[in-house]
Formats: sequence, structure tokens, C-alpha cells
Amino acid sequence: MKKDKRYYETKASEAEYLAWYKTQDWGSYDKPAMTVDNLIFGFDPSDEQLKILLIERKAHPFKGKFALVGGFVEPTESAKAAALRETTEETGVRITDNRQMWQIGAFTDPKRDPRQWIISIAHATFLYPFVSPQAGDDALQAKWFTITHTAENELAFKHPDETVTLDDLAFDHKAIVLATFKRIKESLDVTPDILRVLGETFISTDALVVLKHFDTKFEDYSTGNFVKTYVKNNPILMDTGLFEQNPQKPGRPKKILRFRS
Amino acid sequence: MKKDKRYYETKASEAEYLAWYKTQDWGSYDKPAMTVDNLIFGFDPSDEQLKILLIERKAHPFKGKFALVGGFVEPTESAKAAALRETTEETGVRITDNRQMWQIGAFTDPKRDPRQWIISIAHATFLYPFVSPQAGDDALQAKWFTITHTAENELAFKHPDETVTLDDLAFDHKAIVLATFKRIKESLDVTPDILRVLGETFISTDALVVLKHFDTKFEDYSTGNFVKTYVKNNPILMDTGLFEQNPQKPGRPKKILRFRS
DNA sequence: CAAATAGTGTCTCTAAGACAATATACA
DNA sequence: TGTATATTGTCTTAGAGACACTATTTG
Repeated sequence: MKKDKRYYETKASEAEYLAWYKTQDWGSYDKPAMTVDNLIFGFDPSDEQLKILLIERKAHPFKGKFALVGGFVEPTESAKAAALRETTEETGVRITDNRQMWQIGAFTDPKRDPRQWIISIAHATFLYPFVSPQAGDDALQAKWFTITHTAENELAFKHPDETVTLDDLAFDHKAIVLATFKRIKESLDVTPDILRVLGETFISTDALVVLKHFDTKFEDYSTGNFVKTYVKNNPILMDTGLFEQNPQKPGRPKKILRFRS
Repeated sequence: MKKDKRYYETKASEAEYLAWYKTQDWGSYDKPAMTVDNLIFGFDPSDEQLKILLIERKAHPFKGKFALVGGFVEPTESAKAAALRETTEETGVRITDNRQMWQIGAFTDPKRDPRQWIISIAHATFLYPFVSPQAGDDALQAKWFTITHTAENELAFKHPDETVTLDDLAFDHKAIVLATFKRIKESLDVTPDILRVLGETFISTDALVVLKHFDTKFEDYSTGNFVKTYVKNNPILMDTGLFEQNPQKPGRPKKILRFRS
């Protein structure tokens, strides 16, 4: 008697089932292509601004539009590994700290890509050190854009040459950006990992520049109150007790703050 | 001269590009199968306990183990639509409020499924009303398990017949459950959507039963302090000013609380 | 020594949380 | 009338945030 599907699924051993499974043809099942998109944040020390990395698309679809760094996931890697790989390809920086990259979520609308069924796993990366982007394999050039907020409190990304609004972005990257900013904002009290763009140690004024993009309450903070109410008793951040050496600017020496680990 | 890939990608119109794209064979690209897994929470009014819905697997792989409600995503639906569909199939309840279902994230380790490359988009559902599970298509029976915490503060799920620990779960569902509890806990101040298992209106004692599973601070709350410090000034919750009618138990009438919308 | 900048000290006020007192319903 | 249960009221205290003052560096 021929052994059937039901036999392997419920009667056979798991090893026997798996051996049978691999002999079957599952090609008729529809599957989506899987990509990752990565919203890479960096803090430019030259002008002390928080920036994001965008790519100008040279090919269809969305030719001429700007997009997040992204690419296809290989069958041997997780989505996070793919996002890490793409980040290194684009910047040369090899992220090793898990807390510098978050998964934001899966974007799975079957019509999000005009070509075919392509889902994307969105990530946010808090890059450090800050580097100039490298030319990618696909010859698409990436540029750092300063994050700004319009009068209507909408995001816009500025480069000396041009300004990019959320509606100028390719695919559903507007939704990805909004979800990322929302997540960072909501997580600020639990873990202010966005500050990892500043490196292991940092000063309060730079931290405030970064945090103001995510919560307006930081606009009113003096640096003193910031350290008192946000850094002290923060399970993630701490005051080193040290002060910055060799400042290039006038003013009182700056406290050095850091992540606890 | 034959028009090549480069022509369509960079010279042609987008419509022309898409028409060409569909004529190409992309079958050689590796793609993952996509599933959803859904951690369904419910509040059983008969014993006033927070419960989750688990399925006992009757077939390989992980035969005999318990698992979250899940299934494959169709090419015409988003992951959320698939999770909603599976929820209705399993419970008969049709969730219409977006806030009753969250996406937790994508689980994409290529070895998470022993059969082949199968990723899963995890969801959490705050089911209401509470109903007995229906027999699914695949004749797997679902059961409600009470959420408990061991002395080591580890989760365990209890049914009159049996106890299920996190390590008893199929696939990487342990990681999905942990990520879900973490997310709910971290979001508690932003949006206590887990309370939607109680319905539109609810009383403080039931809310505390639910919230205690996610933050130990609620163990020390009196119901009075709970309303004062958590419900009042909460942008999501409010006090209706009304009191419960026709109580079956002795005691002072209970305040009726509710979601603001 | 003036300007710039950020840390330090002080004060006010709100709100969290502990706990006692009170209100309502059942038996 | 006693018991169960939850609300209401009171008190204490910690900490958020405003703001004035002080310390350090540049030029």
C-alpha cells in the first residue's frame, strides 16, 4: 500500500516526515519575495545634526525618487543579517551591538510593490561612527539628509542640493519612516537607543539635539534639568562624572555622559 | 537592436518597464513561504482570568506540541488580513478595531522551520467577546490556557488537563510569546490596548487582574489609586462616572471605566 | 574682561502611593 | 447587623521643571 500525506504527517517519525517532505513539490505554493529596508540614522559631528541616509533611485520602479537603504534577503540569512550586510555595504561600518539596530516591523501589503508580491522587513539603524556613504554595488549613490520638521510638524529631509518630503519617497517608505519615528518616540523612556548615534560617550547638548526630533518636551529642557531628570536614575544612561577636555569653543566644561554598557 | 534590461530599468517609462517586467522569468529567485502566528488573548468572565489560545499539533513537525494560532498568508492579502482571517476561523469573532490586533514583528531565522524557508509575522490579538474556540479546518483543537507566572517569574499556561511551559511550544513560539509580552509591557503607558479583552467598558478589579501579568507595580495598587494614577489623565482611558448595576456579589458598587473611543 | 556656554543650586508644585475612613450590597 | 468589597479622602514625599546663579573657556 502506498504511503500517503496523512501517514507521514501523523504516523511517521519526525525524521521520516522531513525526509518525505523534501521529496514533495511545493513549487505551486505562492510565495512573496522578501526584502529589508533600513532607516539609517547618523549624527554628523561637523554640523551637530541628526541625519538619515537616503538613496536616489536610478531605475524603475520609482525612478528618480529617494528611498531607504534596502535589498533582498538571502535564503541563508535572517532579515536582520541582511540589514546588517546592506548597512556595511553602504557605509563600511560593521554594526556589532544589537542595540544599534531594531526591527520596526513587516510591511506586507501585496500591492506595496508595483512589480510583484514583495514584502519588506523594516529596520532602524543607529549608526556610529558617522561616515560618508560608499558607492553601492548598484551604483546608486546615498546621501545624508538632515532631519527637519515643517510648521505642520511634518518630517522633511534636507540636503544642500534638495529637500525631500515623506511623499517624495519610493514604495511605502513614508509609512516605514513614520512607523520608525513613532517607535523611537514611544520607546524613549524604556531605552533611548537613538542616542547610540553619538557613540559610547556623549555630551548633553548633542543628546538634546537628537532627542528633540522625537519629543517636544526636550525643547524646554535646560541641559542641567536634562541630566537631573533624564540621565540620573535612567537604567540605560549615566553620568561619568568626567568633563570634556580641550574644548574648541568657549563655555563651561561639558559633562561626559554614557550608556551604562 | 534588442532592448535589454538596462533600457527598461532606466530609459523606458514606468508603464513600459512594468509590462516588460511581467514577461521575465523570476522563478529562479529564492523566496520564503510566509505565515502568520497570532497570540490571542481573552478574558474569561466565568473565572475572571486572562487566557491565551493554543492549538495542539496533530501532525509533524512538532507533533503533540502546543502552538500559536497561525497559517499561510495568501498572495492577495496582507499579513494582518491573514491574521484576522485565522482569528475568525478559530473563534468566530470578527475583529474590526485595529487596536485589538498588533503586529509584533517578523521572525525570519532561516532555520526556524525544519521543513523549509518559512518566515512568520507575529501578531497579538486582544479578543472580545470571549468565546469558546471553534474546530479549525485542519481539525486541530484550540483551548484557552490561563496565564500564570512561576516562582522564577517564567510564564506558564494552565488548562485543567495540563500545563504548558514556554519550552513546550512548537517552532520559535517561545520567542514570539516573550517578544509579545515585552511589547505589551513596554507599551502600557502609551496605550494599554491589552485591556480591550475586557470590552468597551470595564471595572477596575478586572483591569488590575489583566495588568498584573505585565507589570508588578499593579500588584500593590488599590483600586482607588489605580483609577487616580492610571485612568485619570490617561489619554486612552477614562472614568464614565457611572456605576455597575445589579452586582451578584456583596460590596460597594463598582465604577465603570472605558476607553475614550 | 566680556561673551559664550553649560553646570549647579533653589524653589514651587504636582502627582504617586500608602493608608484610613466611608459607602453599598448581600445574607 | 456583620461581612465583603470597592470607592473616597487624607497625608506624605519624591521628583519634574522653571529659573536664577555660578563656573570655565575663548578671544
